[in-house]
Amino acid sequence: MIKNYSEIENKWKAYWKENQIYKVDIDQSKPKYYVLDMFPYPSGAGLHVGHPLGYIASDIFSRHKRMSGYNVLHPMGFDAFGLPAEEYALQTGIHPAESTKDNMAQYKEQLSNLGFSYDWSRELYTCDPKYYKWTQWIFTELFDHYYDQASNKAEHIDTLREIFEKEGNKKVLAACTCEQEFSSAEWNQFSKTEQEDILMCYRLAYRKVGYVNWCEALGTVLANDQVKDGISERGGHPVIQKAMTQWYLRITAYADRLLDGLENIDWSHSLKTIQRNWIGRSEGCSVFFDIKGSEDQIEIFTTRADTIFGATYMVLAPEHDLVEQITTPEQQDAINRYVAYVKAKTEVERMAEKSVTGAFTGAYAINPLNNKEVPIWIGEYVLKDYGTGAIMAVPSDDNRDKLFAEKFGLEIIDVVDKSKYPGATLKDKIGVIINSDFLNGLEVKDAIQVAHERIEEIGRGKVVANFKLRDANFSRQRYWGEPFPILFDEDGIAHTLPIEQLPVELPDTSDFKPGHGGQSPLARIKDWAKPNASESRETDTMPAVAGSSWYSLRYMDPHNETAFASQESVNYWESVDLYIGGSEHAVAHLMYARFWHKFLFDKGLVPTDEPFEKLINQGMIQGIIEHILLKKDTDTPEFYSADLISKEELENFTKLYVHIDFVQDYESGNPTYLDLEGLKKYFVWRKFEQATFNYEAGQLTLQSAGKNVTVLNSSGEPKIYTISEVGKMSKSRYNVINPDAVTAQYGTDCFRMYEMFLGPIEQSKPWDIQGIDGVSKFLKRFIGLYYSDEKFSVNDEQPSANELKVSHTCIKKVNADIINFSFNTAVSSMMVCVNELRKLKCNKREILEPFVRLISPFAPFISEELWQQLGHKSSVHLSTYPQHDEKHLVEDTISYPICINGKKRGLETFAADTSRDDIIAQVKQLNYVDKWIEGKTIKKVIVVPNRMVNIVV
RNA sequence: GCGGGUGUGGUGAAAUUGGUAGACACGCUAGACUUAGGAUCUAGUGCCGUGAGGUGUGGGGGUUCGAGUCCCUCCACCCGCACCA
Repeated sequence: MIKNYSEIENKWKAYWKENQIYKVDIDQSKPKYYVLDMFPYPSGAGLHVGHPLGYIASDIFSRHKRMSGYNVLHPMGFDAFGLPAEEYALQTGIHPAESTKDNMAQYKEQLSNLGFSYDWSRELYTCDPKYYKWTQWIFTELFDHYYDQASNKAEHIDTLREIFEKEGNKKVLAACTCEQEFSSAEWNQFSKTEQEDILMCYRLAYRKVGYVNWCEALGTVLANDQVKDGISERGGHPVIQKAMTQWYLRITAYADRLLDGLENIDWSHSLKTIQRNWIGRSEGCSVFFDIKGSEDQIEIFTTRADTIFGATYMVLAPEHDLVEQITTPEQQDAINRYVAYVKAKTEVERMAEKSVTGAFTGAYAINPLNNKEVPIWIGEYVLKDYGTGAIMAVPSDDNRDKLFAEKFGLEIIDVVDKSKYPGATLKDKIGVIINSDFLNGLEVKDAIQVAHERIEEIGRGKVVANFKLRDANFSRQRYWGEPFPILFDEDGIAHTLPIEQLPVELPDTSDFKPGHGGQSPLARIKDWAKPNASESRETDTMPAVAGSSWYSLRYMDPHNETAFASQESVNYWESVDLYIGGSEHAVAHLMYARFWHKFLFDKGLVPTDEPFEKLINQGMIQGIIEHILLKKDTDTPEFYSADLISKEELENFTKLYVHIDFVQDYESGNPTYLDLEGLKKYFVWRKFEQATFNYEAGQLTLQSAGKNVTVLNSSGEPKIYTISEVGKMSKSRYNVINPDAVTAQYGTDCFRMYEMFLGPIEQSKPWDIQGIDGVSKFLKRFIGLYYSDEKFSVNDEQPSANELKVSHTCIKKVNADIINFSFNTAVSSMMVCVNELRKLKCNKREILEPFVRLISPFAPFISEELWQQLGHKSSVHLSTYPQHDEKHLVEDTISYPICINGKKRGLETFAADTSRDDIIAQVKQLNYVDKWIEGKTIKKVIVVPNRMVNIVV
């Protein structure tokens, strides 16, 4: 019998490695299939039981495909650049390269213990200079291209340079941030710096001034979630919105294609919706308003051009360029004060701001349709980055405008009559237009159309689509990331390095602290940052999303030194057929990867327009998060047992994490608690060292060096109930369950099958070890089929029809379930099969040999062992997957539920070839049927072939 | 607020096109074998009812011979976005 799982696991792991059975190469004779897992960030905590869920599913799928005749690419690697390693380095002084390397080794060890069929010869990691050479190269290509909206693809920047020289930019249709219009003559007169500045506004990778959360005291830029109430979370220092020159990627150029592309890929509904929302396309119209007594115009974007006659004032974002120019001297003070107030807030705070704020510039705009003068205000509810950063305010038909107008006493003109639509709110785009000249009497939908036409006709604007998607900041003032392949010359003009000079390697240092004035640690490494007298390097680094934006392509040809991947490999593997990963990457990674892929497609470097054909989001395996309650605002710490505290009182307490290992009754479903032992562990863990307890009923007093701690509970026993919730498993929540312990006890195959058995792959569920016994028993029984009296015993007798039916039913179901990613039901059906074969005492080779192949994607170790014992020399994983034969599934008899008026009243078996009329006749004879139809007449009898019989009375 | 998703036993969950609701497991109950059981095996297990029977897929309504599945409506929970003009 197979008893010692780790023994066979080690044996076969070594065998697979030695014989390279999962190594894959281009093979034109077979159809290709590419299965990819989202590669992990190798954190110091190692894998927990949640990580492998998706990996197991993709492994089963890969193995199934491989055994079904496909050439399967199934690689693994590491997303190795990133902040945690750098934070760790700041705390410990251990170089990120070192800790990352150790963590990767640990991950790799754990992954191979789980029996995954990765081709490890293709392993990659993003912090490898051989890898990021090509990340940098793609960046240089983005830098060298602009997006031509006429050809609808990326074109080389030199093409644009030529156009500018010949005809200026008047006819150029391109994605840009350039507001200047110039002729060829003007272009040719521009200085080199001026020309380069203009080109920068067209490049797909470009530099511009952006606003960031800047904390002077910490000397760094902070992410939004690191800032609370205008001060830094760490240290409590003031944070301001600071303009800094940063690299950006012009993802907005691809907004339309990123949106349209969603139509043709097989992703979940919710993921597509998230991406659609993120791109946020809205159809509308840009309109130019003149400014009284000024040459300038205000460009606004609106989706409600129909309400333009109700526009009684304008609002600019406080950062809008025109604010300074149009503010009248009398209003200067008010505006200055308001702008300062806004600048002190973070973006998040501004979004959270509920009260209405604003200031009057003193200037007036002129409505292009009725020449009416309207005041120009500024207000934080208008966002600088959305649309044009300016709006026409229609207080009668927009809630925010209405609140603003009411607060500042501005005019309100009704323009939409909603009386025809009772219950309609301002949000609903319905009603009949009034007080609006030529638009009067039109329905909103038609009025928008007519207004658009008129505005275009008089040349005061045009119909445009606007996007929520923004060009995201691509600069990080951090050490552990890809250096930019950029040198600045004496004039400050950015130049990319040619491919021969790539990679620009990350210089070594032991000083990872953020620099001053918003500079990265690299700026301190002088001889690197300033390689010669006339040139200096870009010292920011790229964000983590850089390396993951194209890694799926590198796996196709991971060791290529002359290209990111050979054209032969790219044309063979094309793109990822199945991608499995968490939905937390719904926007950042998946949006950027699509963007880069489309860019490479434009360049003719990849044959497909989308990188990931089918994508499945595996659910999260959640943990139980335990908290202990600490009363707020007390001199000495007071802990309370959770059962003492009502929901309303909870806000007076701080919830502190308790390590899951200290808690009792976790897993039983009963309320969880800390016993005296657990409490002691907790206090030692939290550094209340050498605590001594005094316990009296209901109250524990704890004394340790200089500290008095009181613990209150409700019962007579020293039991402190904790608060439990289900949530993400993570090191920082102290609730991580390591798979190593589970596999050691039950075996890897059992762990794999149990994770699949838990439920549908896309669903999140809490980890619960309770049920694993069921799978463990099943595997033992399965193995038991091959043994009698502890000896391997399989015979060559002909199987019975019944045995074949059981076997082929299972084969059919498992094949279908794998294709549908329904792994939980596949496991169930194998359980059913084992139960049946046990009843039949079947140990026939013709049944059991296909079963080994059938189960092999799920249980790669046990199946390999049995396969060998069945006398095979080659690996079961190189054999073919069983296919069912319909002829074994034919039923001689069919059981029909007999229903009267839809209620099941009995079950009858008929020969499979019984005619409909015969069935009806026989059913009418049944005793119990009489009973149910007594006194009633049969209206009709419905016979659904192979399904059921229903008598209608 | 907007968009998306999910609601089925004590628990995780099954259920082709509308066709036997609760497969498969966990847990629980009883029994067998045992020095023992956190091993193994057998039987039972949605709920109410001794029973016949009734009832049952978040609530209400509808279509249908027949609804977990389709339609309307309400509720709860989860996720995403949220001054998006």
